[in-house]
Amino acid sequence: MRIGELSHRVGVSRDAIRLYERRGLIQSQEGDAETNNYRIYPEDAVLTLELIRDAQAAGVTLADLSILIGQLAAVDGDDFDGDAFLAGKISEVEARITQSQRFLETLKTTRQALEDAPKDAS
Amino acid sequence: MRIGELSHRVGVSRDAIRLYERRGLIQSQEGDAETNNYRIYPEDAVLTLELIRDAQAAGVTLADLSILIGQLAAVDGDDFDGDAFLAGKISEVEARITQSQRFLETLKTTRQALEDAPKDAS
DNA sequence: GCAAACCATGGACCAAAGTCAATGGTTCAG
DNA sequence: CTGAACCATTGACTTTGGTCCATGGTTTGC
Repeated sequence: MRIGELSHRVGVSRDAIRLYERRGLIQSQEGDAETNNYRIYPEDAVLTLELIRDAQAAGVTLADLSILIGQLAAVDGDDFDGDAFLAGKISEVEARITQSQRFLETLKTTRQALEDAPKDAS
Repeated sequence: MRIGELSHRVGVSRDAIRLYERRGLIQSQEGDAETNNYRIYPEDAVLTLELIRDAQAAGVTLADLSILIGQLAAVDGDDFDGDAFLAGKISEVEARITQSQRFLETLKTTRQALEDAPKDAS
């Protein structure tokens, strides 16, 4: 599919998609005379973009993500000795989730407190 | 306490602390002749900095955080009608945790797959 | 009394992740 | 055949969250 459709389906801007591609996170067939010089993205680019979105929510940078995506793809390919990297990221993401949950509790407690003390309670 | 001790106790750089203060996230007594022109930070700045750390892990910006910290502080003070803001942030953080957990699963699955397929399995 | 270790302020600089604008090519509707 | 709607590439610009540097004032150890 072309970039417009991809962008529309995933809800990611064309510019962001192009950025990810330059950073090696997704691939596309380069356009030739046939396709009007328009790049063609494979169906699974949709999944990759969704993965990127989740990863970013988890605080992973694009640079790290490009390494990780390599590992995801290499799952049954080369022997890849980068398992330490993967383990490291898992720890980081777990830590971030813990912190996020702690913060979430604070927010909820606050909301509760605000509700219990209706406005104008002086 | 002075900024050096605070920085050391929480593990946040002095520069970052000063930045947070300029953004209104923490307060300090301005230094006078008495204190050698050194700012004095209250004990609870430690807690605030830890809160900031968690909030950032949860993907909350400093700008939003300064609003939220206002609410936390106002819990039993003014009537504050910004509850919608708080509710919005709660949703955002929940969404981000969900995404992070999804991504974490992907990472763990990958690790497992790499383990199951020991290197050199061609 | 002088270097080392603190502190303050201000401004320059940086990386990450995008967005925006300029320029130029294609195609389709009316 | 013209404008609207796509597409590509390049480079400038923006926001966030810092760090680094320069300059200058205190105070404590030796």
